Amino acid sequence: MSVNIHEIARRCNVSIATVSRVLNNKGPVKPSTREKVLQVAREMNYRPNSSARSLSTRKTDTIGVILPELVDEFFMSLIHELDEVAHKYGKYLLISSSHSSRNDMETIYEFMAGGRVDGIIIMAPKINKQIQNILKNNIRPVVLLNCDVPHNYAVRIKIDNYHGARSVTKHLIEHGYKRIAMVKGPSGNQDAESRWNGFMQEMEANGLAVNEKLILEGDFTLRSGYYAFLRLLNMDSTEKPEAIFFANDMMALGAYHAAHVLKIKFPEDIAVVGFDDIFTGRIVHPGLTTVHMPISEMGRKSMEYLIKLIEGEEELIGHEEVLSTGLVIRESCGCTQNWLPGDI
Amino acid sequence: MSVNIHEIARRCNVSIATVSRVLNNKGPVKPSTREKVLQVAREMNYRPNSSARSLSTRKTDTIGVILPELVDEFFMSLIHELDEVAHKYGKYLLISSSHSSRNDMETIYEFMAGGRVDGIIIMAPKINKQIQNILKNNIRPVVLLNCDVPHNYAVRIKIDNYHGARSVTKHLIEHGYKRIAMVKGPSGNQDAESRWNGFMQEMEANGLAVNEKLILEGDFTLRSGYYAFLRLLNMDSTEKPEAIFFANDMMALGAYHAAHVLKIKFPEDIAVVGFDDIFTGRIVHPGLTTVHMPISEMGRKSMEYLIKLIEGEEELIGHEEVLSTGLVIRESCGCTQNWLPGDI
DNA sequence: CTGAAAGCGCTTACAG
DNA sequence: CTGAAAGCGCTTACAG
Repeated sequence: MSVNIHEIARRCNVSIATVSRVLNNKGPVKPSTREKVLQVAREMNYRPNSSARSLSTRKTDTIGVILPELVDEFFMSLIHELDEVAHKYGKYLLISSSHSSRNDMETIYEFMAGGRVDGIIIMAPKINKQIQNILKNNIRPVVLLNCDVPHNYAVRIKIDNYHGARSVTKHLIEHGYKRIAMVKGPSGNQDAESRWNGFMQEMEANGLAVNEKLILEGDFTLRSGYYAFLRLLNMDSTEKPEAIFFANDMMALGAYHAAHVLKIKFPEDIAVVGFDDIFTGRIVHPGLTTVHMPISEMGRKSMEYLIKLIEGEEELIGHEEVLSTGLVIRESCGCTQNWLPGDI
Repeated sequence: MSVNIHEIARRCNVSIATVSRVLNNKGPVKPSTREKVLQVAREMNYRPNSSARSLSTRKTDTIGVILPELVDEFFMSLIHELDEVAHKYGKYLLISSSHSSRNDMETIYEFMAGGRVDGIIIMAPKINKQIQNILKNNIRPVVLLNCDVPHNYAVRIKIDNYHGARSVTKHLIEHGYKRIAMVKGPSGNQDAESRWNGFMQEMEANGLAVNEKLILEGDFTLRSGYYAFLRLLNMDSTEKPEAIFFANDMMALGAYHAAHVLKIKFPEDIAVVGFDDIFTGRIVHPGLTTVHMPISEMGRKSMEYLIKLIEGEEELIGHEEVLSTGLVIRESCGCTQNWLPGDI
């Protein structure tokens, strides 16, 4: 249908080889014929067919992105950043999330073995043996996000949940709270485990005992935070926590919801902190003290590393990088308001 | 590098034509050779090369998605839904947002003329003549989202901002408010204009005069809502509005921010409503009354239409569909709490 | 500086 | 039911 290289060649009275050479700026071409070809191509709105080119060069200029889900600010920010960087390097993004029906493996295989992409960025809850085999046996490079698998075949980027959790726990301790509760994330979840470890070790490092009753498990949802909060509030006053560390902001927001119903005030009645630094935590009152996730940085670095790998920097393979988190102090922890009107 | 059809053919002692036939379930093949081929293909983990296949069939099984930006719940929900439906039909998603450096036209052209996709879903603030020409002159089908251009070459799906605005305005009027202010979105913006029209017409239909001073223009950001709110509050009591309709939730949330600083209570001191139904509006206290955008529906329908177009249902071309919005009543308008503890 | 030709990995009439 | 061959639109040694 659309114009191809033969048509250009015909109109310019040259061979397709010559046309290809000028279009790709490769090999010597007489300036005058170069001009001619360029002009005709422009006039005809010529665009090389990407399939044909890929078939021949084995390059697609496409990056595969596989994410566990496509909900939340988290993934939107990540995609946003991936898109920015990809665009900067002239790459396109083939995005997919894990689905119940078509599992990750299928998608990964289609992307990799089907030759749809030049490389792949994966964030998957579980990278099983089968997937690892696919990744290992494919020449196309891989960047793994927040994954906890052997990775001598891939670049791996992680977020430092552990130290983030320690720092926010430390912050609570510095406020003088001693009975600190934690609402954990779901067991088995990578992020949840690290945050939990960080909390425990910081408590221990400060000689604070952790009352087992003050450790609840949630599932990262608003709802589970809401109920965990209710349970904690119902303890008798000798045990009731002075502060609660929710393993993510969403659960902390569940507590906000309950607090409104019960007329409980943060931080006067009880202090709460979260983890993730989602937008809503900035807006609620009082502002939610939390830990910032370096999502943009994760997006940027993963894309940059992948592109370098694609360009052949093999010495990067096996590289691991841990991105640090940052404490975001607002008011729910007991600090006084640290923003001015207008500072929004 | 990876195994190809020749290798399969060689091992099965058949021609590549036969292999191709069984792989595509096309043409007659003796059951026993079919079995053999299938087995060998499985053993070798064979996967057809997508570029080669596309080059030959002119199909990519890929859908191009071009969005104005990749931030906000709005786009995340949209992408989420597109991904769901695409996956259901075995399609892949090539996603790009508008960029300053590479404009939409470039991307669209690369997707369409470069043969990277079978069809395209576009949501772009401005579809200029040049882009329209590209779309019109390409055989590949197009679905336009919330666009206001002639579209006899594309399916177009819009959201009914106008009636959404009327219904939320009506709701305020039914509460007995007479001096109702509106903080508009940026002029020139499609959604902003429709919402503004809806507001004006509903006011008029109820015989309510609109004081020009009560009409402010924002730019859909938190910040602009914050300042608009401050300005409205500073009016003298004879003019000061009893209720404010913010053209989107984000601006309404700016008002929440200011309200906390100034110790102003919604809806006791002043009622506020928004538009969009973003997550944060559910969490803040009091809950923000707003208008729900049928984003998932938009995503689902646009993908389904596009796939039908790709499959050749030409009679759909030119079809336009307007999706209705829905009033979401919470408490910021003056209604009493309509959710129970635990109902989150 | 340029062109003829092979090849990338597939699909698909066509002939048998 | 099967295979040889052409073709999809490019790139790239190779020869001139």
